[in-house]
Amino acid sequence: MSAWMAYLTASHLLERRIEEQLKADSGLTHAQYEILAKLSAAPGRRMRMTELARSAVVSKSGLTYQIGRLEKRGLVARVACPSDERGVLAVLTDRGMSCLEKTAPGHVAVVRAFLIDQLTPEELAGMTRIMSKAAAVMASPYGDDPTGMTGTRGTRGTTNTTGMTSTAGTGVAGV
Amino acid sequence: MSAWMAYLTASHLLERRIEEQLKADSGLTHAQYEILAKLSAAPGRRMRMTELARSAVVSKSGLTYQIGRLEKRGLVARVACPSDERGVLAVLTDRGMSCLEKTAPGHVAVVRAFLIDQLTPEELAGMTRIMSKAAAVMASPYGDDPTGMTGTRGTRGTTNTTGMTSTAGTGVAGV
DNA sequence: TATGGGTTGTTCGAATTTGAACTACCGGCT
DNA sequence: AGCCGGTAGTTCAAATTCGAACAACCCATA
Repeated sequence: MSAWMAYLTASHLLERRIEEQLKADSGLTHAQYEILAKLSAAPGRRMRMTELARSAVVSKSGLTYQIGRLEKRGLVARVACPSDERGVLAVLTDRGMSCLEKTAPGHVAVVRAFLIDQLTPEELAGMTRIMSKAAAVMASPYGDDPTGMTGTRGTRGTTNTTGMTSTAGTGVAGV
Repeated sequence: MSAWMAYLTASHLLERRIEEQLKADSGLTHAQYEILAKLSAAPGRRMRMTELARSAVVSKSGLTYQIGRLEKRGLVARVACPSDERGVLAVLTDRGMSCLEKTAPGHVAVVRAFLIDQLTPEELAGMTRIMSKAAAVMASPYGDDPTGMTGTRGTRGTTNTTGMTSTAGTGVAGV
């Protein structure tokens, strides 16, 4: 549990560094950066609000706010969803993309310098495996027993609601 | 960097779970819990505002706010610092302590279930080492080169400003 | 002992975040 | 066609965070 203590302070400090660097370097919030990154990696550089929210792990209202902000800066645009009248697609604009590309290097540098580079190859692999598993477990909407005696497994399938024929590749991956 | 992606979502999800459990279980915020935990582990269950802020990794103003909140609930008390006229000591009250003891088990359960228990002993050890090192690096006030070609080392010494002769032991450790 | 740079904690305003309430739309069934 | 439980996004109020500005205090030095 000294592990937990360490994790806590490290994550907080890292978040600070990231926020600092990002803000100074491009006026973006870490939350905003994550949103842009997710969009850049999505087919057609667009995503339904709800899925984007789930993907970035923010509340729906939080996303609405942030998208509004990004829209005002011209980095993202809102488009009506063709397949669903109520739906809204957040689309990464060209300006948004170039902003992301311009910002990514510095951001990556921070993450690497303070976290990734501290790991040996094995540790990195372990970390990936661990965090992925943890994320998978916590991703299930509910019914998880914190005491840990349930044993869920669930996988989720996604449907193409974007009306795109899969463009884009890896985008400016989260990093 | 899939490591970073995984880390990001996992940490966000974990934070949510923690917040949820904590709020439902005792009306505390994770930030508040961390503050109480830090205090419980401090000699005399008290700490100077600034050090507490640094320890919990929150801004000074943030701590002031949170301590005010906790004080209003009677979990913490503000005491004038004997050795420094401007200083303020945040003291964990008995009610605060029992609240913490009452809350800790559930909190620990969540952290373990979703993160710790996912790790093998070696991974746990690795995680501890890594996060500790990262935290140490990022803790230095400034002058750190994200590109990583400086090589600082610095250690910090603390002075006993609490006017206590070292009571308390491990407290309800951060867990 | 007066001075000046540095520290301490609080206050203030601005930015974010979240959950609840709400409106509009989707789809299966009758 | 009409109904109904459910979903999508937005709006709203409340809570929290941070940084800058402040007033009070510490202390090494002239």
